Amino acid sequence: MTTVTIKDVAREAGVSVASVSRALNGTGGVTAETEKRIRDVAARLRYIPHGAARSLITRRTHTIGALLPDMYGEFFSELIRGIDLAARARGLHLLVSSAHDGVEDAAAALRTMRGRVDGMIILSPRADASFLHTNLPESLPTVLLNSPLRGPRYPVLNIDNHGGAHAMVRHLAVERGYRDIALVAGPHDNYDAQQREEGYRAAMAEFVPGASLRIIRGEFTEESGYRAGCEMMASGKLPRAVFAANDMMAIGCLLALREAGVRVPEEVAVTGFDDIPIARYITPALTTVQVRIVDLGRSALERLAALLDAPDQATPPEADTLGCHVVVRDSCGARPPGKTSTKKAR
Amino acid sequence: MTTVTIKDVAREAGVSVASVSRALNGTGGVTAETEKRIRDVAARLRYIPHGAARSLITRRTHTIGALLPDMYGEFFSELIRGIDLAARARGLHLLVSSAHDGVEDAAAALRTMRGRVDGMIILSPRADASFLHTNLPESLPTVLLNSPLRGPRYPVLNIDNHGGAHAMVRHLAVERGYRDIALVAGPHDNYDAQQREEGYRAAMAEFVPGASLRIIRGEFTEESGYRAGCEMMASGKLPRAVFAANDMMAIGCLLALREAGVRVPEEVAVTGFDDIPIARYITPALTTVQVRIVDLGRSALERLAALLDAPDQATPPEADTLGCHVVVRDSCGARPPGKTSTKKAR
DNA sequence: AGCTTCGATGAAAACGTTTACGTTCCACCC
DNA sequence: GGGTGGAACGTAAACGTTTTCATCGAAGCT
Repeated sequence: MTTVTIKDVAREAGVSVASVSRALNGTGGVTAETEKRIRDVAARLRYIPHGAARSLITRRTHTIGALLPDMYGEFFSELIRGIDLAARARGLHLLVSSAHDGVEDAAAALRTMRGRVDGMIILSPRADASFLHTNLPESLPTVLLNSPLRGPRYPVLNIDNHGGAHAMVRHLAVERGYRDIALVAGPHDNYDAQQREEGYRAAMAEFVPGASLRIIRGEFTEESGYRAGCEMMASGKLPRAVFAANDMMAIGCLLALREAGVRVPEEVAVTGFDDIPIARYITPALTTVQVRIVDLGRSALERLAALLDAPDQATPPEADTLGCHVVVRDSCGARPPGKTSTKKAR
Repeated sequence: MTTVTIKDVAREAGVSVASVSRALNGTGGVTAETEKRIRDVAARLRYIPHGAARSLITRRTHTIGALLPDMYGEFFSELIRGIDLAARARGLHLLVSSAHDGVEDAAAALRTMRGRVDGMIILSPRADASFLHTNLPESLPTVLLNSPLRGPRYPVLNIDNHGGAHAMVRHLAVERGYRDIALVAGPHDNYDAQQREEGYRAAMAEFVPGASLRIIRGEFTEESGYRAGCEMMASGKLPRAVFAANDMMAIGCLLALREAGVRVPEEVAVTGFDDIPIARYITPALTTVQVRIVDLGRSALERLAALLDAPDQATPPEADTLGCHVVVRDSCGARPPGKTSTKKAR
């Protein structure tokens, strides 16, 4: 009464449940005539197959799970969007579990996924090797995002943080000719932050050999960027350029400088990393490193889908990095300031 | 071998599967001693219960489904975030299906949810009454978001578009004293757009009676806002204030005016709707209507959870609207321009 | 000692599907 | 006309749980 099952359809159509299953799934073995009859009855009763029951025996859920940390804004939505877009194209669905903070929380989330997903995409700072080993079913295909982990166990997809930072510093040093380039770094325990800092160091050593490095620690927040800006002012000596390890800090820094009456980019150039939407609207428009997050999500899903199709062979689980490139706007002094030419609609 | 089931645990611990189930679920009926033995074995074997199997008999999935249209940016991520946060607090999980464009696509998504979710949150322009009737299992608790639908069938949660628009026009007309207020409207077939337009009309009739309305049609995109701005320029007569039905159009309009050398807000005031993050960073900072999207998601989930707990009684499925209020920044001429004071960190 | 009561445990049914395996029936071929 | 083959369909097992019911034993009571 309350919910209609395959048995109801079978009874109503005067056939066995097996035939209903065959007819509705398009596996052969039923007359065109009976198939039609069954389909009609199913439609009339508004029968909808029970997913859990089906996947219990099929061993396929056509669903993939995404484990994400509690994250804000654009990065999150773009990532989900990329994953979901690719998933939909492959007829897969998406079970997301974001917004978990503790490691125990994440473990619980992971456990409840068992039996509900065919594979996992995991982006989590807490997900080290032992965590995965204890909480991930042996045989569940999994792709890691932005993880320091290596090895044959799981494929890993990373943003090319090192390359992006390197390219930005090169732009600042070589094309703009700045030598005194400060870094507003991210938190120590953050993998992205580490990579970006390393890229900065490498590029400085390469393009401005002998220069003394200037690094201010931030936390990827606008406020910490603001503080970094104030700190620079207080030190008495401003650098010629500031490279912030993400856009929010760059913006915070920008505001601090602006408030203090320092002209950007004439006196100090400021650049960021991520290319969040705000970047192109702020004045001066922010020069930054663009990373195509949608593509990251898409790639992750496609990698995972490949794993699902090919039982285990093929697809070497090598680490893969997703390219990013610097997009030059006004805040680095590349163009005469005052003219914004960003009309790119979304 | 590949996956360990409850039977393996039972065999290894020398008990029946029933006892394992009891021990692990904390239902009474097992000695503390055997419970410990079972728990140990389960941990050693790294047993994880199979969700689908469990929910097949339990009739509970502890998962709720979200059906969303293909949407961009902040709105999407904030909504998901709100839902997920509240869900996690209640021990529920989230199955999202976004990025569907066609109605057929949405129907398919809805059908595959059967048996995988305990309830649904639906935000979709396509979800009219007949669509829901044919694709939604009779007994599945459902909450509608931003839907024109009314009636006892489903609870509906709406943004107070009408009230927000009304309040904005009131601010422009009464507190700022502008009389020539133009509207850059959203697409005709969009429910939010309709409501906002109505709010505008009502407020104009109330506060600037007799004034001739000036409405330019847009599509909620930056580019259409830009075009609207150009159109106003071309008409030869600029309004004193422009109220765009969302922030992206307001920004597009702003850029068009700035490019033409029109000073905002001295010559023309510009305001928007949504309070996307960009709004406070653009120059001049945008006066807009803030809607707490996170709260919308949270409320939706809590409403749904109430439905799940109380079989059907209680909780009158009345329509509910979520308040929003105007946040005054620089673009409406409220403060002396040039000073941005937005340090609010997230 | 015999009876009842109660707690711990196991056996088995149930959830709603898919699918391997039989069975039936009809057409076809020598 | 009897055998062969194959298509259509039904029966039942299986998937991994939870839960009802029965069983068993020990403890408590008279």
